[in-house]
Amino acid sequence: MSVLRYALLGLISKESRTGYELVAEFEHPIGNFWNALHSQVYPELSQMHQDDLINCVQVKQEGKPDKKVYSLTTKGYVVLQQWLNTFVKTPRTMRDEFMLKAYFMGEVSAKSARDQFESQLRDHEGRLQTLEESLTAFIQDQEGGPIRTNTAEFGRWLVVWKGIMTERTYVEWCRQALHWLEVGEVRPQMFR
Amino acid sequence: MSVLRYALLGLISKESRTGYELVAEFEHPIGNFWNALHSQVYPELSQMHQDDLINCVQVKQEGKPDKKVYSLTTKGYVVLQQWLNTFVKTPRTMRDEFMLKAYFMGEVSAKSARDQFESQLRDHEGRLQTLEESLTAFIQDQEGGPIRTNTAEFGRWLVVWKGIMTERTYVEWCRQALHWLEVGEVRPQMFR
DNA sequence: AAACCCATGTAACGCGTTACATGATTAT
DNA sequence: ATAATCATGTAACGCGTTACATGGGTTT
Repeated sequence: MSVLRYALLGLISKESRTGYELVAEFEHPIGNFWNALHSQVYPELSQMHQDDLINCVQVKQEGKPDKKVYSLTTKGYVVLQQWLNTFVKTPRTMRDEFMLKAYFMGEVSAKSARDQFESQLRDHEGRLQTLEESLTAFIQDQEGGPIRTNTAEFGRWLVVWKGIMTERTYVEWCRQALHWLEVGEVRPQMFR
Repeated sequence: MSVLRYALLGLISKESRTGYELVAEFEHPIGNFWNALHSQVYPELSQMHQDDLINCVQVKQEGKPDKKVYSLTTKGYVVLQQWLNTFVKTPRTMRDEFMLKAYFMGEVSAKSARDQFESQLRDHEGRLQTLEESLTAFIQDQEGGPIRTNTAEFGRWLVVWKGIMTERTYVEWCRQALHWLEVGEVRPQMFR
């Protein structure tokens, strides 16, 4: 079973959804850590229906195309729970093309390296800001009240917060790199 | 041109290499951010040779199989430089299966959620330790001297240091999650 | 008039993983 | 004996991206 299947089961478990809505969901915070396009989602949903993981109800609409609303079957719920309770092995590699380029930064001019890091820094500062706004909006939705750990809101909190921490780290690293490029060297004893 | 091609060009640019050595290189720090198996590397090197990006010299050996040593062509060097000087668009999604699971943690029991985070925490603590050891060894290789930013060592420093920062962040996030699971809620005003 | 939203599908292609395949030498 | 190292390849398969395809309704 592919990870996409579990992602879809998880999303449908919160609420019945159409393929279109599921694709849209990947624009939201979870899209920072998993996503899929409609060309992958629609065929996958068909398969999952055939495998009795989800029910399908066709709904006629006026002024809009008809839609297929999917909901979890008992089997789908069991399969989701099974996955949620299985340990994932942390993969050795988190592919990041910029980190690969960084590995070869000794090969380029100092100016070019600076340009690269400045571009990266701007990207990640932008994403950090978006995430922080998203967190602020989320906190306001909760009206300052606590988020209970056995609710769907907790999951959202966890991923947004992780996104923020990750982007802060990226920003900090870019700034350090720019500093090292300015002085032309790293004095490693600083970081022991 | 695939990213793998650039990875191989970059590695070969530092020093002529065989396919076998290139695959082994992905066990080292850069493997945290990019990797490939021999079944992908060997065919790719053949293609790159056909495309005149790399030279190939067959070397006969005794007591060992023959090997093919690849080195950069002028074209290969140009193509590498071109890539190094082009801005990469930061991808929206950094796939992370555990983050996807975290998003659905409201669906499982508190005990199960704790088990999941503890397992994750152990994994990332282990990786952090390995990276810190690798950094210590690296610093000792440099005999405490500074790392100039126009050397190959700078690239290695950058990726190892980024790995450490990333793992520290992951560890910290897991610990916070475990704390929230213990008290049963998040009080979001803490993090504004 | 052009662009965007809703809503669903299929087809082609490339990258990455798993598995198949060989074989001598050296270390445990 | 068993496993690991050196060294290179091919084949099958699945996931994910890009592109092809349709079409009415709404907003700019």
